[in-house]
Parts: sequence; C-alpha cells; structure tokens
Amino acid sequence: MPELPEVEVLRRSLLSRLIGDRITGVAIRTRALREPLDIARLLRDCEGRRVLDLRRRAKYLLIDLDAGRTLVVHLGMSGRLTLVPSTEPEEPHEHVAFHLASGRRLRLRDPRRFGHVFSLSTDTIEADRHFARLGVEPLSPGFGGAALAAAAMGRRGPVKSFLMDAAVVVGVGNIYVAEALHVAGVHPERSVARISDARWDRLAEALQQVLTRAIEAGGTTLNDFADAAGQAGYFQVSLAVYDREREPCLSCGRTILRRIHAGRSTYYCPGCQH
DNA sequence: CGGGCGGCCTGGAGGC
DNA sequence: TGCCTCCAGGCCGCCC
Repeated sequence: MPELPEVEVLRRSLLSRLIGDRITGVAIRTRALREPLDIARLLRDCEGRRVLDLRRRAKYLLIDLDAGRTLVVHLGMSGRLTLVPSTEPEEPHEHVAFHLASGRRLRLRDPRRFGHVFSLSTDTIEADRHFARLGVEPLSPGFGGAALAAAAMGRRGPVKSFLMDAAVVVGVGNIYVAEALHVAGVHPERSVARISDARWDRLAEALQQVLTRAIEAGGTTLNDFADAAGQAGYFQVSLAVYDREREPCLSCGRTILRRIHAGRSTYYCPGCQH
C-alpha cells in the first residue's frame, strides 16, 4: 500500500482531526505484527498523552505526544490507519486501537501484518535502529541530482534497486520508482555506474515531480489505500507504466513490459527508457 | 562487502 | 462452484 505519498496523505488527513486530542486507552488485539509489539511500553508511553504534532520520516508516521514520547506507525504493505467513532464495530484485522478523549478511536487494520507500531522518546528518534541508517528525504532541500550522484560513487547494480534503497533516498517504493524512471527516460536496469550528472538531475527532478503529484492526488489506491477518513486516492489514473503490462505507452505507443528484478515486478517502456 | 533473494503474512484474482 | 497458483504498495537478514 503505502509509499511516501500515501503516508504523507495520511499524515495531512490526520493533522486537523487528531492534534490536541488525548489517548485514553490502547487496545491491542494482535501482538504479532512485523516485530512483536511491546505492549507495556505502548501503554506506558501513550495512555493519558495528548497529541502535539504529526510528522513523517520515510514511510513512518510519527505521532508526537506530550511528556516527550513519540508513537510510530508503519503501514507495511496492507496497513490502514483510520479515525472512527468509538461506537464503530471492530473490523477484521483491527490489531491495535487508540481510544481518544473525543470519543473516537484511531485504529490500525493490517491483514498481512507487515506493519509495525512502537513508541520511543522523541529526542532519540534519529538514533533508533529503524531510523539511524535512513537516507535523504526526496522532498527536502538537500535532495537533488548531486546527492544521488554522490551516493552512487563506487556502487554498482541497477538504478532501480539503488533508488529503492532507503539508505540512499527514502520513501520510494515499487510504484513510484517505476513512474520516476519513466518520466526521466531511464531504463530500470541501467547500471548506476553509467549514469551521467544530467541523468541524475533528471532522475531527482522526476522523483520529486511524481511524489508531489501523487500527494496532490491523495495517493495511489490500487487496492485499499485510504486516508484517515477512509478517502481513496486517485493517482492510479495517472500511472504511466506501473501495473500497465501489455498496454501502450502514453508517450510513444510502444508496449509496456514487465520484468522481475530482485523478486519485484518492474514495469517500463522500451521505447522511452534507455 | 554490496547486492540479490527468500521469508514474513493474508486475501484477491485468474486459470482450469 | 471450488481448488490451486500466483501476485501484491515493505523490509530485514542471510547468503554469495
């Protein structure tokens, strides 16, 4: 489900609804998510706390609470975080729910259980093992062709896996890497050792353009992405190559191909991408 | 040592 | 209809 745009859309949809509310209780139905939940710590860090701010780092949603605690939510592949009235019946795979003083609950549904929920001290986030090795935010001022070129020094392998490496640049998953490579006209299998500075610039700009437009469109809803209010995104109608195998390229008319790289589907246009 | 791949899970889609 | 296989937006650890 979620790459950077989806998590950002979720964050923005929660901003006006969640800030200032207070967590009165945490209900944990399933402990076995990607990492076993630390129930005692979640209760200790969250119960009675007020929500101060909502931030995002890579694909992690950061919910800053008072008393210097931060609740971290990662949606994995199938996670969905929604805000509903407390009277709303529990849904299947609703593993964790945060009950709020306003009479609502923030609930995490995640059928595949690749998601993750944990809490830590706000001022030690950067040092936490989930965050310590993360690379640059693609929508931050420090990102650009030069940053990519520098990170590529001495590296080999296909540019697609390079751009999906969170130690290089964060938030870019299988959909948006395919779209950005198409916008930039770069073949996914091109070696990072054979990319010129001009190409790095095009790739950086393409990434920023694709991610920004996806956020503006409310994210990509292929199967089940929705924001905190259950609203689906519509960037899927703008996808140029992802999930379009055997369909014509909208730019040049050639047939979109699908290959498997590193166990993941890779969609590209053989006419536009070299 | 960097890169590739399997494994973690469930559900939906499509083939027979 | 039912059963089987394949596939899925992420990420980590193991392997070469």
